[in-house]
Amino acid sequence: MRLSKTSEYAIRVLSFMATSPERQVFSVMFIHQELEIPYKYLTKIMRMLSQAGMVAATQGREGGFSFAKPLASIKLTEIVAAVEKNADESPCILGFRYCNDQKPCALHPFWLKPKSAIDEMMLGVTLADLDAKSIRKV
Amino acid sequence: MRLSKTSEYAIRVLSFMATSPERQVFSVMFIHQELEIPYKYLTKIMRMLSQAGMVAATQGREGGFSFAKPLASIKLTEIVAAVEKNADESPCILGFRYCNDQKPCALHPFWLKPKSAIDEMMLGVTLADLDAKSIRKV
DNA sequence: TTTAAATGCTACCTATCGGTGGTATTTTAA
DNA sequence: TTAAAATACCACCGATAGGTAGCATTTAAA
Ligand code: SF4
Ligand code: SF4
Repeated sequence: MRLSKTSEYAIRVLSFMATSPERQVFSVMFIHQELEIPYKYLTKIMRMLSQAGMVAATQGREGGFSFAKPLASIKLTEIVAAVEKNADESPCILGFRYCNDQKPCALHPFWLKPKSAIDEMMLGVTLADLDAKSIRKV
Repeated sequence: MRLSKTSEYAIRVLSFMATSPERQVFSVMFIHQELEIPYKYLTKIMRMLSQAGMVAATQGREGGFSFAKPLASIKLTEIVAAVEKNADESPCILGFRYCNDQKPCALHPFWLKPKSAIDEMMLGVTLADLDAKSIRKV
């Protein structure tokens, strides 16, 4: 009942960047040293976030990644979607195929509250909502 | 943001059994045909649930699995714990190691509500709470 | 008594996820 | 001008989750 490690990494990186007002550009090496995420794997994740248009890469010496759009426009759900294929393949814990509120499985009534709370967070929270005073490293 | 497929299977099987008052003993072959869960994999899962003491196996012809304790005593969280190793290894979406309410990460305030809703369901709902009139097959 | 239908167990296979290696390309500081 | 520091890309590797094969054992119906 948790995110993939890859999504964890992506969210950690972006929330770290979002709460670092003293800096605009972040190299993979810097993030790697700060957050202890494997360097090579991190480059792969950053490239995915870049291809998804969340961050922009500037190549060459003194290059790195910076945000490509306003923090308030980057929702958690998009971050997950950017790095995780099949992120939405089955939206429910039990993964029934032909269910709905009229034909629910036995767990449906109990799932509604967690489901809506999760959706509220994933769809409602953006990087602009994060507090810079929080701890930012593992 | 979902359960493992194995946990899905386990919960589906037990909720199917729990909402089948007309029958006490379920062979793997029967469950396999009803729920379309791979036969051999299902035997493995049933053996795990049996070893966890949730169901009891009767061997031999006309044998199968039946509940080994009251439905009201089987919580969702135990079902998951029975089939998933490391089920609780990191209880949080972001998996920070040294965080708490005083030293939270930037997402902590938004995670509290989903977290408590999930816990409420996993710890609060038992097989006795399920409605036999629900759909029970995928 | 035989045989079919069931579980018990172990070893293996396969796909996916997390992670690594190596090399090419771009850019700027020295 | 050169070398260092950065991203881009591709192929592979290792671990784990999901799934299969095969055979031994148990039991009751026929
Ligand atoms: S009925 Fe509800 S809880 Fe059950 S599988 Fe469908 S969406 Fe999920
Ligand atoms: S601070 Fe809260 S949300 Fe963040 S990793 Fe810890 S428990 Fe999870």
